[in-house]
Amino acid sequence: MEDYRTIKLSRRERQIMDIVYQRGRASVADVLKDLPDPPSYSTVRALLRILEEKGYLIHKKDGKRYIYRPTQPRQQAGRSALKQIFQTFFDKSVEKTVMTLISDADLSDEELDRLSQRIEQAKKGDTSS
Amino acid sequence: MEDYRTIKLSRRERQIMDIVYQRGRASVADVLKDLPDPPSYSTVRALLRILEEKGYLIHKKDGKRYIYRPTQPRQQAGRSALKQIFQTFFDKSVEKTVMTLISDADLSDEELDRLSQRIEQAKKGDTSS
DNA sequence: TTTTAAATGCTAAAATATTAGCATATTACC
DNA sequence: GGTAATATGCTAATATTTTAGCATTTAAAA
Repeated sequence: MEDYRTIKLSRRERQIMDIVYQRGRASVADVLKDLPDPPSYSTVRALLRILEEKGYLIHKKDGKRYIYRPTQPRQQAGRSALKQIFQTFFDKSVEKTVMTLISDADLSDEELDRLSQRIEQAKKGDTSS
Repeated sequence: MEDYRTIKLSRRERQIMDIVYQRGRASVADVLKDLPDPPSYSTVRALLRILEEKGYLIHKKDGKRYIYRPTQPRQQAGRSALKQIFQTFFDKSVEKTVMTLISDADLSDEELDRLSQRIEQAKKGDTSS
């Protein structure tokens, strides 16, 4: 599936998808709470319904309320989104992307160590598994 | 500046900003060439004008044509966009994000080595600079 | 069981985004 | 200079998105 964040969806729809992905699952009230410049409750419901019609979300009932979840797994959606960013802003350079991520995150020495070790383990020649 | 990719901009506007960022600078024809479901030349011009009005782009003349560039530096825009993805899909975990990036990129052992070394160098205690 | 609070179903108005068209200007070429 | 090709300036129609309101249903509480 292609990246919903750049193709197809409108501004509000995209904001809502982001919220649902961030939370994993969300009620109308949850979405409303997280939306910038929040519109009315009705509005959020309408958009959730549209997103479900388009196949991006599904809902199930929990008591009297609807709980929405993405149809596409988070991991997969994240991968597409990340790829898009990496192509648009970082010249498809993993190194540039990673270094930017790190410089913002303010990781401890331990975390950095652990990360570099995991990268080492990704090497093809690695036999330590 | 906040992330233009999630806030404010419409679908087409966002697509266009991505194209301009990817290219660094772009003429109307360049943008048109890269747009999915390309509209007319007029349409692209109108959108570029709007993006300039909103302050996201500037143009200068090159011969008889306009060349558009982003007002916000690419590095900075990329940083915001990346942060957004990282929050939405990867639980704010640098490690998850990096590992996803790496698993898609199919890097050589040399590239992985180089990357893990650069991460080591980011450690606070590092005095090798 | 009745009442009440809070949810959804449905519909339509309002705002915004998207689009194209015609007029005019600019540059390059003969 | 004259002509052709290719830009932009401006404006308005169309499509889509965004929004809210009223009717109805549902579940919990009294």
